[in-house]
Amino acid sequence: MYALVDCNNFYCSCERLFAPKLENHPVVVLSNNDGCAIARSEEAKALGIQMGTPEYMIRDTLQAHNVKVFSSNYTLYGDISDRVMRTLETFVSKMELYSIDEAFLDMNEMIYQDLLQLGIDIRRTIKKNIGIPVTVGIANTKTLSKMANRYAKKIHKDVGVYWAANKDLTDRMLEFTEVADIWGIGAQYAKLLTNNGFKTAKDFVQASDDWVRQHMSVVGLRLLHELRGQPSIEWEYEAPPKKNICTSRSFGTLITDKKTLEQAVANYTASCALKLRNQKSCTREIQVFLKTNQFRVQDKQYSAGRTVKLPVATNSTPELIKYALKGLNLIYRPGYNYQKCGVIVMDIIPQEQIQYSLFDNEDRKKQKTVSKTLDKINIAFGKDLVRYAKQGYEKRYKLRAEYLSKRYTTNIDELPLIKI
DNA sequence: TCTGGGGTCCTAGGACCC
DNA sequence: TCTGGGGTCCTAGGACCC
Repeated sequence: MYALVDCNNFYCSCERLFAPKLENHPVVVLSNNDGCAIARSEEAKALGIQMGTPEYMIRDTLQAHNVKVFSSNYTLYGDISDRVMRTLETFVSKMELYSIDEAFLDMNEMIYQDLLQLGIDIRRTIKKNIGIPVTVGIANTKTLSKMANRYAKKIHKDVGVYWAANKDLTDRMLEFTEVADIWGIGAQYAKLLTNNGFKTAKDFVQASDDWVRQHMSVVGLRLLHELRGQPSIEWEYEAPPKKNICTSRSFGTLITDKKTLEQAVANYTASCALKLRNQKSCTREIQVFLKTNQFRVQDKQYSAGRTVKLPVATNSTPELIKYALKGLNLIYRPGYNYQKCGVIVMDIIPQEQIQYSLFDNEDRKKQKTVSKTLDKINIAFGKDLVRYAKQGYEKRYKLRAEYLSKRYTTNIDELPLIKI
């Protein structure tokens, strides 16, 4: 048996922790640049605000119902997430962090317990210790526990836990769940399935292996077996190192000049390099891309990317910046209104597996010492106190974030104040 | 008219997730 | 005026090898 624990409307719940007045009041959290709604409280969902809708399209609704709007505050959400995960860890010996607000728990060692009661305990503890409401779904496979979680949210809201303990309880949720709402079925497969007469998950489990294999590849087949109660998706108790790392942003305003783009690319590269060092990896390839805003029909459109191969795998910030700017130089064209750019490192290898080159001019030992020292300083004094010249200090491509809450739990200057 | 057989690696594109 | 950011896996087809 496996449990999926999911934080309810996570970003909204994090904001409410420090604004308890907003309990029962509609809350929306916006994406970077205050672009789209990416989290909605139940009250906001009830107003018809859809996931991913641009803010300007719902502005009237937001104002009319006095919805409390926040810019996304990932520093805060990341820290609250850590606290939730650390608490979950106290319940089981094996768990998998699935996303910022979800974790799979291995319940197999608890076979003699009443798992429904355990789910209720987990929910109560997280609410009491951290203040975040969670829902728990328990079933035989990852896919079924995902479904149980959704079923709990829809049908057993007050308990907030659903345990598909036997065939009857499993069938109930299979019948309730439409194919489009199965974890692993997106828009394309949902269309395929409904066109072929499969309406609910209960219909889908009757499909033949051959048909599913043929139309949905082995991924679909695994999913089918999972729904029949046969665990078929691997468990990852330890997060494997990333195979691709990307840092990209839309700009707060459109950008035309190369200098500013260089500054952005240098900063995104520094961020990728830091992520590489944190997972003890190096890259042999760096890609730079930029694009104009496709929604501005009045603008000339341009989108390009360039991959630069490195002679020796590295995770050194200045070295990577050098290659990234080389890539940018090859794709930059004057006269366009750029809306976004980004940096991706691919072909990532563990840092012990670097193949050195005979013609290498870099002093890699020195690089390593410099990186280590700078990372330490930046951890101690705030995220990017020490930067390379190309990164600049005055950020000319700043993000819009008009409704940003404070970093209550991670920054000493932003602690919440309480009047007694 | 007729043009082998078997393998690997790489890439682009499509599907999905939060 | 205004439309997010960061990932994974699988497959088909082409290049290349012997």
